[in-house]
Amino acid sequence: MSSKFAQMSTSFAEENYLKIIYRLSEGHDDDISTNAVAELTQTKAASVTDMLRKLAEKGWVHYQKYQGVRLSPAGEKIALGIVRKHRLWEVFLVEKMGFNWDEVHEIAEQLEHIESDSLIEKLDAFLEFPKTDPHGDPIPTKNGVMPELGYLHLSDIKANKRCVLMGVAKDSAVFLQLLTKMQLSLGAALHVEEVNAFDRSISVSIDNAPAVFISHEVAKNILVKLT
Amino acid sequence: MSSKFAQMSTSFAEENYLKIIYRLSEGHDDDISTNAVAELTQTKAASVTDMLRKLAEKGWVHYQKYQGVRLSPAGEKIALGIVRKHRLWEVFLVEKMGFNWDEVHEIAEQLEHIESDSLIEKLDAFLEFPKTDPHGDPIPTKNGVMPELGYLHLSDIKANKRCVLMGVAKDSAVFLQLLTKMQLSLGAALHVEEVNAFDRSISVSIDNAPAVFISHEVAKNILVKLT
DNA sequence: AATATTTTTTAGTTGGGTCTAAAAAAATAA
DNA sequence: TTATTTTTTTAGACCCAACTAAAAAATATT
Ligand SMILES: [Mn+2]
Ligand SMILES: [Mn+2]
Ligand SMILES: [Mn+2]
Ligand SMILES: [Mn+2]
Repeated sequence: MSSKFAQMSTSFAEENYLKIIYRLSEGHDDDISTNAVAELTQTKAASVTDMLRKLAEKGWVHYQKYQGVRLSPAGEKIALGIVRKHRLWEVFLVEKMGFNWDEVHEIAEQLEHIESDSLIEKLDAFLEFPKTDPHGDPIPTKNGVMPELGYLHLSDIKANKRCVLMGVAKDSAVFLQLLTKMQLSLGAALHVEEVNAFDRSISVSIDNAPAVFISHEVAKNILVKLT
Repeated sequence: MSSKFAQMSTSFAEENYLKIIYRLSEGHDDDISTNAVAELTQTKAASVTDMLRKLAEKGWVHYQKYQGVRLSPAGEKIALGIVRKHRLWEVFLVEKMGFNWDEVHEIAEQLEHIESDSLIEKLDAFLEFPKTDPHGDPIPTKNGVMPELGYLHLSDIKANKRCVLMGVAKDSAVFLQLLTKMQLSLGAALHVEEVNAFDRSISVSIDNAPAVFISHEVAKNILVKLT
């Protein structure tokens, strides 16, 4: 005898799909294509189609064949829970375990699936209720609200403006390692001295040191707040 | 092209089987029966047979049909790694997250499968290299050595002897909660005043309080060190 | 030693999650 | 508007880890 209120449980695969659909939906409200999901899940389009039908069955996404997919409120809640866990664990790994910011993503991909509400509450308290993760990304609240931080891309900052590095828009290890090598870390005081029209690179002074060149590709993925 | 030295990876299911075969093998060297494994894995004997064939295939157990199973050196190494992770995470949950000793086992069952050598090394250091978990069980070293603690069962202690509670031989929540209710926690100073022949219960003074009765069933699962 | 019981294995299914190849639909180009 | 290309879905398969039912082997009982 099945109850309407039975706690529906989620597999790792389902959680990963929901999380990825959430990521692809951020900042707009178009439906997400099967191929886009396939790319991020590292699977094939045919596999995605199967999974989308299953997720729709469970009420976590709205999906009609050939029309793309978007999260239902229930699905978004699950996705935000996973993102919350992922980011809290990343804070733990950096703050308590001494990892560098480029080393934590893969481990958090595993830890985000640990199922225990009380654990995640205690972890949050242990970390003193962080607002952002080691990459500057906001941590959803336990009620499923994603704080809006409203940062700007460094590539959009005009010459002669000053700002602070607040986050990154990409967490691949190679990118983060490059930033570290360039002395670019969270909280760095940036002064955009020039924008070079030729290649859209910018000359930036970091913490008042002599200016260095930052490529457009890099600047695009750096998030800042004007000061 | 496959290499002889390829890192063979383990699924959750395989890790659980190896851990359980390890547990069933402790303290003797008879082979383990299919049914014994089925009981602890909460599966059916037919499923166990399938898995044992697979584990033997991978070289982690010695298995011949109808003859039972035992771990190979490689399998024991994997099992000890899982036990090490399980116990270190339990220490973390109690010492850092503030859980009670009866609340951590289920969560550790999940955390023990997180795969990251560097994480477990850092966790070990963060916890200041604990020798035992919250239930008094020894933590295997990173080289795969299980320390022998040589504790005695409280049920084997003679009248008028004094001892200290060092561990428990069972980590079910109800049992641990009962111990807590009886003021029996790790480190408690015990004085066995009488052994009651009728039901093998014992009269024990805990931390110098007036003696209470402890059933044989409970005493059997309490590990102590004579003082 | 013959029979009955228990344990273990085999045979055949199932469900979850993936794949490839082929078909169908949608989007783009001619 | 028709043809071509791209995207998506379907069909059929595979692997993993579980299951049930039936057969076989081992063990216990008479
Ligand atoms: Mn991450
Ligand atoms: Mn992050
Ligand atoms: Mn445990
Ligand atoms: Mn334990």
